[in-house]
Amino acid sequence: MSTTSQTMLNHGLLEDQDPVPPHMGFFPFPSNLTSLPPLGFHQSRSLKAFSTIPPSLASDAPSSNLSETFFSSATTKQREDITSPGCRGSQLLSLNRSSANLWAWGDVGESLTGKRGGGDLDHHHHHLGVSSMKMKKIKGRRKVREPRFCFKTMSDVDVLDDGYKWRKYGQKVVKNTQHPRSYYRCTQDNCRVKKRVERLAEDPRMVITTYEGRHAHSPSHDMEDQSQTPSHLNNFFW
DNA sequence: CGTATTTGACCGGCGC
DNA sequence: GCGCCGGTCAAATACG
Repeated sequence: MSTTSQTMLNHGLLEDQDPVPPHMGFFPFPSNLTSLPPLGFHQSRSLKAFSTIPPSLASDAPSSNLSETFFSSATTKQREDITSPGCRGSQLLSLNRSSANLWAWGDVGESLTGKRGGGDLDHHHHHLGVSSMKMKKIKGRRKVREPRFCFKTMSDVDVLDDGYKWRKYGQKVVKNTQHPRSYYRCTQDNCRVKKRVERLAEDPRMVITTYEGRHAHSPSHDMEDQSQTPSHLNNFFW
């Protein structure tokens, strides 16, 4: 798996000013993929990539050919950009550094709703696939978006085992793609975390997984040694 | 028989 | 205002 690190370096993913040891990523990544970093982390570092593949992914999905994995916080639009032809890993990161990334925190909510007003965010100005219906509204005005987190993985399997239980609630064929997008929701009640899975249009071997929201619980996977999960990491932010 | 998935309907945002 | 589109619902179906 160390090859992943190398791959990302080659893609220029680990540039930037962050003094983070390249061998361990930007923060202690838990053993599950659905976990999302605290917002503060994102805001201060504006995302990026991890040089390690979560153990559960590497071990629990033996059939997946994990040769290339990127992590990011991303908007739907960004993800679409990733999907667009010619967009490679390096561009993925640059997108994450762009202002569009703010959307993940909801800061952009207003400029999104008032599309025209948000000018600077609208470089590419095509629709943002807002997960419309269930966006939370504060005081009936502000729409707050759950933090999103997406990554691209080369894998034979669509749904990567990340330690959580998911129930599929929808599937949609999106325009200009041949592969359907699947929608999943965390089965834990009171947990509203969602994820969606699709394959890259021009490279069906690549899987794009996007998580939305943060789990308010530990992975409910049947891993009997839950002890490996540091409690200070998982129960609040993750 | 309880639970998960499938799949078309439906909904709301957005572009025109 | 209408139609397209992505996201979700939910009844029917499959699955164990």
